Amino acid sequence: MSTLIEEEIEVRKGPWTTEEDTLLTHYIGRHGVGPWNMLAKCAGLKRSGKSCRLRWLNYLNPDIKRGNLTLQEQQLILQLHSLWGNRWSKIAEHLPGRTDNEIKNYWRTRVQNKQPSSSSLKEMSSQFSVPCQLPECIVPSGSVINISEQIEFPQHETSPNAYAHTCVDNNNLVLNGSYNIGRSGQDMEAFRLASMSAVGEGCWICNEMTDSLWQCRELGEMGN
DNA sequence: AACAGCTACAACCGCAGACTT
DNA sequence: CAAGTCTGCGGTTGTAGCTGT
Repeated sequence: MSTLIEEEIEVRKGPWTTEEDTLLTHYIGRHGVGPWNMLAKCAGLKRSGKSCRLRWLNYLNPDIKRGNLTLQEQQLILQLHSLWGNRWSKIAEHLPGRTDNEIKNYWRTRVQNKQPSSSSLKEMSSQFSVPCQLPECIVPSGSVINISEQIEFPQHETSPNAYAHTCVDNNNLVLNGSYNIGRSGQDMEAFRLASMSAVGEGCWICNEMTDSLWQCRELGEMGN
């Protein structure tokens, strides 16, 4: 018999053992996922419900895809991050078999460290007014990811002549010249009109931003 | 071979919102 | 309606393994 305090002390932390993994997997296999705190106790695990949930969702769940992210997945992450920022769980919804933790780790280790911070990107986008054209990148032809069909966002048709380039402003993304997608449709439209009035129709961005746009060209070449 | 630095990933923490009592 | 609990999310940290010197 143990007191509450003793039980709290007994809560294990740190890396999971294979025995713990087995216990959790077998329990969920028999009973399914339920209230995690109760599940942890019933499964005989000296872990918090939170820890069990994380272990299952990020590691033990058989639906999880193993191995490196594919090029398309990487591109999708970049695009979705442009749309939503650090809303990893939302991004993960559009990458079946990938977890928010995995995407978050990918972003922090392989994308964020190789580019200026998003805030500096924002600063750059507001500071530089001399435009140059953004090379077509991020979504190579033939690997179009039709985000606009998957995600509910305010949509604004652009003129038929809009370029099929992709560019980033300080919170938003223009995809394929067909839709303006962003957290704020009005903001996006304002940005688009402002940029178009300044430099003509299309998407434009400064050299420095081009260089820093997540090595998107390199990313594109990886798939070739 | 030994060490340092780097990278990738698993796991924890704190917080906020939803839900229950 | 308030308090307590649970759940999920995003940020952060710890560490094992890899690579370069």
